[in-house]
Amino acid sequence: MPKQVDHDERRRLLTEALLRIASTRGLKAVSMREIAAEAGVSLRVVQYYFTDKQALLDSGLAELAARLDRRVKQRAAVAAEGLSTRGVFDAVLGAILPSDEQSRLDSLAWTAYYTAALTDSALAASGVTGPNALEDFLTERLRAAQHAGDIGPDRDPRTEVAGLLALANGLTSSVLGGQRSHEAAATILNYHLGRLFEPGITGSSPH
Amino acid sequence: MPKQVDHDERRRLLTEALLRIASTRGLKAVSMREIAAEAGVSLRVVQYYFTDKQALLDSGLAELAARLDRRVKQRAAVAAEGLSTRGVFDAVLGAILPSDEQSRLDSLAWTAYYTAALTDSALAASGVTGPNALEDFLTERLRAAQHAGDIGPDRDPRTEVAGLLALANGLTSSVLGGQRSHEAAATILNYHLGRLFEPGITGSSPH
DNA sequence: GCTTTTTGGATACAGTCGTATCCTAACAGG
DNA sequence: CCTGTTAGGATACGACTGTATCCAAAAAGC
Repeated sequence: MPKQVDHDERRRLLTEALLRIASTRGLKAVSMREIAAEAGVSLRVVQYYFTDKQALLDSGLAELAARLDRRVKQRAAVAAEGLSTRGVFDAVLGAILPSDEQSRLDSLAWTAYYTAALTDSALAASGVTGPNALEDFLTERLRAAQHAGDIGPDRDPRTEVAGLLALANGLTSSVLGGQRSHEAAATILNYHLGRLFEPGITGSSPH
Repeated sequence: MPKQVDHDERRRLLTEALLRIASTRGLKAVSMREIAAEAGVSLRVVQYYFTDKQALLDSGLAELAARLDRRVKQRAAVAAEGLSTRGVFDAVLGAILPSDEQSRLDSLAWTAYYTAALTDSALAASGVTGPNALEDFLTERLRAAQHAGDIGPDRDPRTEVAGLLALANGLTSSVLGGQRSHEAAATILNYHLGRLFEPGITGSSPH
């Protein structure tokens, strides 16, 4: 075989170029030629390593999903296994909000993909809008916490988790839109987590 | 003057055709020719009543904002002025969630616009991502309710409202994505509203 | 009835898009 | 050294984009 080229490496390079464009100029700005220019290669190279534009978009989505998953797991693993349920929720939900520039860019790209999938069946088939595995995981964790008495018995774990995830997504959207800073969003999120995990404070507290 | 044509009526027709395309096939499917076809007129007519494509998009956004505003106000006015604060929150936040087919289509179009504005400066200038007047209104209402003792003194009205609006937006997103039905979303929303307005239930309730 | 202005049909233009094709360097195996 | 495969440069095709232009019906004012 001549030339020895690492195909996976090449594809990774092109995929990252795609995500850079998608997150800064939107999915509508993503074209084969733009990707080539961003990656510093010729159009033919992009065609050579990806059969389709759709294959390219799929690759971008897969990379994005991998990044977000990595971020959540990394955050959740910062403190060891002995993490409290509150700690897990802090970490996981906190990882959803865009904090640094990179996670902001990734969230932008993710939003672009999600929105595109709402009206594009080809993207929708890629599972962007699929069920959230995180929701099940957090619900189980919260149920356990409820048995342990860490949260009130009148709470509904599934509803609480669904609400918290929707809240995190809504906050993310507002951060991306510039209506709120990351810090403001984190404050709101922590406020609600605090209410969930410290039900004693609620209502008529003796003073 | 010849022919007597109502320009505003014509523009409304074209704007609605635009929104129909945007909500079903996405903003990327919106082209001058597609709008013409959807409205049943020729390309020239579209050009005649709108100088630009940008003007067309601006008009679509304005119409969309007007519709959502109308929906919120209509819902809020269903019960008369004697509405409780809880009733106002139910109505206003409930109006955000896509309930029937039309509001679902409008939410889709709105999401498309919002996402486009995140990476398109021309759209961003149209104020899609501007500050939310609803937030201030609801915050004031909630503050008053707090003074009246309808919600706990330990609640922070601004944070609560910000959280509720973010929650409604996040829930809307999940409904559009098909992860949740409208009813499920409404249930989650009401659950949280119930917690806010009935703090007595929280924690150790006597039984 | 003629003119003038509005309304819109038909067509063209310069770009950009995804994709396909042709062809040539570059290098491994014989 | 020669051959055959791989990696990529150059170019082209047809479709579609927003915009511009040209011109013809239609009707109001004179």
